[in-house]
Amino acid sequence: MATQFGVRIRELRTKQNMLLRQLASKLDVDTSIISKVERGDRQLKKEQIPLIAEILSADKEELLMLWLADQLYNVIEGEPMADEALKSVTKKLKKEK
Amino acid sequence: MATQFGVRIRELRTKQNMLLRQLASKLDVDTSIISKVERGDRQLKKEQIPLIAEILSADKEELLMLWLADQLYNVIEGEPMADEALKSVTKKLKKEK
DNA sequence: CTTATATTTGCCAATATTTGTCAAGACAAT
DNA sequence: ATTGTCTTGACAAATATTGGCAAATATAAG
Repeated sequence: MATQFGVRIRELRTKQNMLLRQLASKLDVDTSIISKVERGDRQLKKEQIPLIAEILSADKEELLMLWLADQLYNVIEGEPMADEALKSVTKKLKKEK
Repeated sequence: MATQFGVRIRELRTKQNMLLRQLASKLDVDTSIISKVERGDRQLKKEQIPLIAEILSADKEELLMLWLADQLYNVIEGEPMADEALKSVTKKLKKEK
C-alpha cells in the first residue's frame, strides 16, 4: 500500500508532539482514520489536504504531491506493466505543456 | 479524459471491420459502453481487458499498459504537482525491484 | 502487576462512485 | 422516409470509499 503521504504526516505530527487524537479532532474525523492514513491503510480525501497542511504547518503543495504519488502508486502496485505505463503518461504529460 | 486505450481499441476494431455492436456483444455489455470507452468517456473494468484483447487478437500486455496509463492520467489530470508526483513514483518503483 | 493513555484493528452503516441498460437522438447511405 | 451505426443522457444496480464505533493491542508510569 501507498504510504509516502502517511509517513510524512506521522513525521510532522510526532515532531510537534501532537497526538493522533488531537490531529483527528482538528481535522474533525475519528482518531482511527488518522491512524490508518499514517500507516497507509487509508487515503485521505483530497479536500482534507489543505486543512491538514495548515494544522501541521506544512507545505500544502508538498503534501498534495505525496498524496498524488500515493494515488498513482495504488494504480500500478503489483502491475507488471507499471513501468511502461508510467513512462507513457510522463511522455504524454510533456507533450501537453 | 484519458483515451490512449480507447483510441487503440477503436483502431483495432475498425481495422477488422468490426462493429461496435459486435464487439459489445462478445464482451457482453451494451453497445454504448464500448462507444464511451473508445471516446474516453468510460474506463473498462480491468477484468475485461484480457477478454477484449482476445476478441481483437491484440496483445494483452499492450492493452493493459494503455489501460494503466489512462488510470494514471486520470489521477494527475489537471494537477499542478503531476510531474513531481510521477517522478516520485517512478523513483519509488525503481527502488522496489 | 495494575492503571492510564495512545494507537491499531475489524466491522458496520452511510455515502459516493462506477458500471451497465435503456431510450432517444445524430448522422450517413440508400 | 427507412435502415443501420454510433453517440449521449438519464436511471438503477452493483461496488467501493468513507467515517464512526468498540474491542484489541501497545506503551508508559506508578
